[in-house]
Amino acid sequence: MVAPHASGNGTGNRILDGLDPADYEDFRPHLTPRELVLREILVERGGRVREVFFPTDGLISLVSVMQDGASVEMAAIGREGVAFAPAVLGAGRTLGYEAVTQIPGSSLVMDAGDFLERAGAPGRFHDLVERFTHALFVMVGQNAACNRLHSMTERTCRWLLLARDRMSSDVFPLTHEFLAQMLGVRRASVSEVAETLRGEGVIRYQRGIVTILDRARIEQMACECYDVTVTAFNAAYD
Amino acid sequence: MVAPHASGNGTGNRILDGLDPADYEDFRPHLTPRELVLREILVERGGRVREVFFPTDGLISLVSVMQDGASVEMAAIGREGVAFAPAVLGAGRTLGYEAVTQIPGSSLVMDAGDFLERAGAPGRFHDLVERFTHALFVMVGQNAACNRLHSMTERTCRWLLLARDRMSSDVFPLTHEFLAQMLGVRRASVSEVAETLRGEGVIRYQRGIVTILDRARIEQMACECYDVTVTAFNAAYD
DNA sequence: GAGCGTCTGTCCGGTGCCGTACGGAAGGCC
DNA sequence: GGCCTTCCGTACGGCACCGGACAGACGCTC
Repeated sequence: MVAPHASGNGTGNRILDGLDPADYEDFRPHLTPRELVLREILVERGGRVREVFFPTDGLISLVSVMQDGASVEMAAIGREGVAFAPAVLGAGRTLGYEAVTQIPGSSLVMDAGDFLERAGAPGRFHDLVERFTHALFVMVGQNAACNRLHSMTERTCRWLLLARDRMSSDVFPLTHEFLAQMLGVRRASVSEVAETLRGEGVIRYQRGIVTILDRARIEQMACECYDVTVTAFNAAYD
Repeated sequence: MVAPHASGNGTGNRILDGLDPADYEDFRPHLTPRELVLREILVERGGRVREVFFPTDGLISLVSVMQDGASVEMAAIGREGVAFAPAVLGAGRTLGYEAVTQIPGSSLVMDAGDFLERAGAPGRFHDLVERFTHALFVMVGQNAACNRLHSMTERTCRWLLLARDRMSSDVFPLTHEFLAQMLGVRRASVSEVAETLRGEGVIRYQRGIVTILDRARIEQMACECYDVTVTAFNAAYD
């Protein structure tokens, strides 16, 4: 489970709240609140990245998309991090993946140039961004292995837990179709697993809305990849 | 295909050769040549990273390892990059993955502290490292999707091409067992696919040594993930 | 050149997920 | 209240890959 984050600067985003209040004053004028609208594509595949997002609620998915439209989630970013940091520091484009709002919420947005200026200079912010980036790297790598080695049920549980950890509620919007695109499987496969989970009483489903009923059981049913990912993010902010 | 790299400082590593000769003078005393010995574990899973590696030949694999010993390759790093950059800039540990020499060769090694000092400061080196890191990120993400969506034959071909691109020869050591661990499949599955490829005359096999015979055909048989990865690395150094 | 460890070829039953498809239910809209 | 879109439950044949196993082949060592 993601440890509760310090409420340092009261933004709700773990990176921004990790800054010294004095330093944060320099950031504030460059941060604009923006709603994360469900299933909005923030940057299309290969698109130029003009802004970075510090979620304070909700989830942003990075999704690898193939030419035939098939897709698989690489990683998801919530209030513990920042979306598009490696892209802005790198080629300035997403290259092979798109970013989409997975769970609606809100975020603070910063111009890519302003971000580059601050993340490129030595200091606390630079360190926080680099630490988060490595955790994200671990998450994507674990995901790669998980996709190869673990069953749909295990991966579904892992996904639900990671989503839940970043939300403020046990209830959030999620269609089978969307989850299928994240897991890289058929919609029908998700329906089958979801039905099993519902039968066991660990989740409830209602037309695009999922409710986590028994978090502990879901942890038992998830693969070890969940723990690895959580550990990575905790290590990033120790 | 990875474009031939500038021979700037004559090291054979694309990042180091991308530095201004004047800047490189500062690096030279901190770089120590080191052989990459076949299947040597450079850093174990979760281990502290004390050095970064700039390969000039050979390949370093980052491998996600599960508790039961099952493993899948996250990414491979050759002379186009540097191994452990995100880890050193981040938590200082690998967290969930190990690094192993996949193809023997040589590299230039730099102390993690010396690297941190130089990569943390604004400048050409910082930019090169960040650009490479993003390409690596794209590679891992593409791998995650590939593992879910594509057949063993496609993935085997992709792997062979990426290995070949970083080698100076069409012939290199590779056992079925090792490739199975990289692809996250059974050794027997690799043998079956390898047999098919041999039958088509595109590779030759001889007790742990593979020879690429028909590169063009292998490209046709590989999935699009190969192209995405190559594009990502080229974009990093444009 | 005999012996041994490593590497490879092959086989067989099993299964998890695929591709496809169809019907029904829930809820928004007018 | 009726319609229409979206979402979900289920079914069925098919196949890629699995787990496990065994034997043969190569090449190094002594």
